[in-house]
Amino acid sequence: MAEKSSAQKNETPHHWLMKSEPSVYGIANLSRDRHTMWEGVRNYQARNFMREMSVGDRVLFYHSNADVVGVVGVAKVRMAAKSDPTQFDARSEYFDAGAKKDDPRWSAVEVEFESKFAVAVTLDDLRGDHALASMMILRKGNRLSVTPVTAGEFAAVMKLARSVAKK
DNA sequence: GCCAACGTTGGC
DNA sequence: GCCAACGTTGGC
Repeated sequence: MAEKSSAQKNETPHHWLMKSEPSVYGIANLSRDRHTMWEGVRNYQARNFMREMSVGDRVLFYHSNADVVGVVGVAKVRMAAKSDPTQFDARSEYFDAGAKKDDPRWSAVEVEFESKFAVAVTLDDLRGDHALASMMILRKGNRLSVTPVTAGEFAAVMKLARSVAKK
């Protein structure tokens, strides 16, 4: 019998944060497409986090290199990590000549749109919340595009989203 | 556009 | 295995 995934083992779902540049693929794109393959991650730590994702895990969608930098909505993991096809596509900017078909180097998950915040939770908002003091994205020098978020951090960001919407 | 803080590469 | 050089990320 195949090994059960963590979701099937009834573990508490995990939470994540994924960065994207809105000029490349933003929350508006995901809202329109409804779901997308998260291709092109070429960092081993970020890849390993994606491999830990289970279907149903919720994801904070973060805009980097943007006019408004911060969390702009929520996505959900629709399909667990599988081989990222772009690593074998010579025409793709993500092509990796060193990747082997029988042992893919890079993975991708599929995410689906859940919601777009009425008002973005900005980086300043995040920094101003003590509940987020140890959030990975706020650590100096952190550049990972995929990071785990604790359940408490996730809830704190959702609370911030409600409070900034009321201002 | 600047630049600090990374991660990766490759010579040794 | 070390580490300088290089490329990239991402806030500002």
